[in-house]
Amino acid sequence: MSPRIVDEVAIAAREEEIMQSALNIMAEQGVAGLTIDKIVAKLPYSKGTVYNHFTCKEDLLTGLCNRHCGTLTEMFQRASEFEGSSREKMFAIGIAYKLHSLLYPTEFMLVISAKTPSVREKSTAKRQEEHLALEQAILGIMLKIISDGLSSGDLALQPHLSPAQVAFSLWAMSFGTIALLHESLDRCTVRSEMELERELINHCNLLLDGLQWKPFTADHDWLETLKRLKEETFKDEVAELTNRLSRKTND
Amino acid sequence: MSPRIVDEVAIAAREEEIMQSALNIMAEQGVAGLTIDKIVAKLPYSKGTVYNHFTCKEDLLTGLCNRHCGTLTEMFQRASEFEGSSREKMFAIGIAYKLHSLLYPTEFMLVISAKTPSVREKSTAKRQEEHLALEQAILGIMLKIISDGLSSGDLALQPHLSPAQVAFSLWAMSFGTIALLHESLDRCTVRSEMELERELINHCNLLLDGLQWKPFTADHDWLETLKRLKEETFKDEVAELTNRLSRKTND
DNA sequence: ACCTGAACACCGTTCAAGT
DNA sequence: ACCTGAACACCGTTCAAGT
Repeated sequence: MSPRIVDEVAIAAREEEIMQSALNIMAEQGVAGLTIDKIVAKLPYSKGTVYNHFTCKEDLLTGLCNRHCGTLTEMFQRASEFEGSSREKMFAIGIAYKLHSLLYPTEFMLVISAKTPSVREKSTAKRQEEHLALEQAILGIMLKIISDGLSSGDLALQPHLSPAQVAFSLWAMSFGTIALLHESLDRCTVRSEMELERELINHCNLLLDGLQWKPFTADHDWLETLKRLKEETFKDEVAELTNRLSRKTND
Repeated sequence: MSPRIVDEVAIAAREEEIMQSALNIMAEQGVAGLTIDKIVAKLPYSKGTVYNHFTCKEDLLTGLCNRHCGTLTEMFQRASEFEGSSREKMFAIGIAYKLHSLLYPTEFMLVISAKTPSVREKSTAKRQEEHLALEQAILGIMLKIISDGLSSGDLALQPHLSPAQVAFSLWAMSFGTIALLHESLDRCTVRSEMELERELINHCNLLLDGLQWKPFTADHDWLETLKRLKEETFKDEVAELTNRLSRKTND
């Protein structure tokens, strides 16, 4: 390993430290409570060093948003590998999105603020392009499932709808549902978590029924699919969430 | 009219001036560009007076969000009075939401930021309650249309869905679609090639088909309904938008 | 070359002084 | 009573000095 590569690794590690510190502060004090001083307070670096990694605060927020998209892509990938019909795989995408937003609530909110023009315009072109590439990867996973549905015959596209439009409809619906119910999530109770799950499943199934993606809601045991997803594909994530909730209850 | 009432009117008028000034600044410089100094720069009032109306900047943002919900309620009310089937009325709600978000883009973004905990927590209890009441009014209009659909037989609720859940599904879907497409309109992404109106109509129809709300997408001329909405119910709003667009093109 | 943190500019909020 | 705007505290960002 050349010194150059060692440096790059060290720099990447420090960038990760900075981002993790920022997330810790936001988890406690919200996005508005984040300051550069607080970020470096618990780190052996100075304010100036943060500005060697990120051109400004907004650039840091976009960086965190991208980091978040990366872990989401990983979970979507696993969802798409679920053993089942193409509609079950798309259903799994919705569940993955929900679990991810519960596991990383601060970061989910960040995606919303990172999309506002005031944040986006100040971010580096490099990080903005990175963000678009990550969005493409996420859409790509969904497009693959749609393609599976078309070739298996479970899905027949209505003439006015393209695969990209189908993917986007599911994304917009999931995003809207999670975003609107998120405000009740900071209480982090079992009840509000169940509410989000129930509504997201409802919305997902309504949209998939509307697309006439088989099997229809009434013709399949979706609770069984949900059970398998929770016990197999997303076992670790569900365990982590259960853990956090019981810790909260004990407080 | 007692002096007391004159005062109240004058105070309300000044509050409106402050809010309008804030909106003008945000339209030019974004939410992040808003400062109290800029708000009063073009008004015959001082910073301190703003703080007699709003306890803090966040309280002002919530106030603007509520003002926005008021005009949305008015447009939803007109949508619900559209001469047509219950499904057409619900379709009209989606169109009203879209037109409203295009007419008041700054304020639409505000709804998103006003829902974030950092803004909400700093706002007055009074304004927060006002916001909840406005949301109830908006949901109430949608519930009335759902009730019409049930009594006319065009809609039969699936056993696991309540009217409130149906209303929420349509709201979440519209919100997600508009939010995701809102800021990417000027960008070259997979998402930006899709026009907001077309996608919202698609999503609306997919969801209504999923709910099995008659007449189905294939059994009705929705472009004809859209035309009537634009030429009758929302004539003024469409004219205003066309006007703005041609002004932009001439620049 | 890279890091540091004092210094600067800016903005939300307050409050003593004015009417 | 209500309004004013100077003053204060805080925070993003810079850059001269240090290593």
